[in-house]
Amino acid sequence: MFERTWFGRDAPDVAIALLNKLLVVSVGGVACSGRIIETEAYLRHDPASHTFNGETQRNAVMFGPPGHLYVYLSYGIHQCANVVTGAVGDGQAVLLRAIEPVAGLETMAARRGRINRVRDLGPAVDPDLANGPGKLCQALGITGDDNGIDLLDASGVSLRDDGVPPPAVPLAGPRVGITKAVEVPWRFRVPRPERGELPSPR
DNA sequence: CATACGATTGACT
DNA sequence: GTCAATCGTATGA
Repeated sequence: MFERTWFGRDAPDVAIALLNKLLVVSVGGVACSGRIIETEAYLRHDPASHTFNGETQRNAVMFGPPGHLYVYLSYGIHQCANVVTGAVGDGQAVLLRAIEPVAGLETMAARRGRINRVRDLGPAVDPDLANGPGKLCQALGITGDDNGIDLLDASGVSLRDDGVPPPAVPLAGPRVGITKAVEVPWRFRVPRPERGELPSPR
């Protein structure tokens, strides 16, 4: 469904192309999935990127072949998942920032410690289940052990295209939580008009 | 060896 | 709105 070359483009292109794709994680025969609705692009000579100062042990996966998963520990607490893009040696990736849960909602709620919330509201409408890079990894069960895995293998974490195209005009804006290159508009979202998000960049 | 700093989140005022 | 938690990584002595 996805080929290696699909990930070989520059991170901002892949970041947009990944919108509305399904992220599927199978662990122990249980599959959880969600639709990717928010991403961020990080390039090699990008002051906000982990690869800005060259290759290290931590960011080595980002310099490897595209289509692999780069997972890092954020603030000593949270895991964040990225898709490696570009050519070997480029040092680029797309941070997966938010998904809309699709399958395995009970499992995700349990991992997030939000079972009570789900019991009260129903599993489909907990807004805080996976609306952030750390929450997404916790909900799907992605950990540092998944760092470097190939998304094209049938190895736990994979992507699926169920026919929903990326938005014609994604919502673009500054990336979140960074202190350098704060004005670069490489954060992309699926617009949700019902929430007042109009499909136009700032 | 020492230390400063996060591509975040959740709890609290 | 503010702020602490928590630890791997990078950097410099």
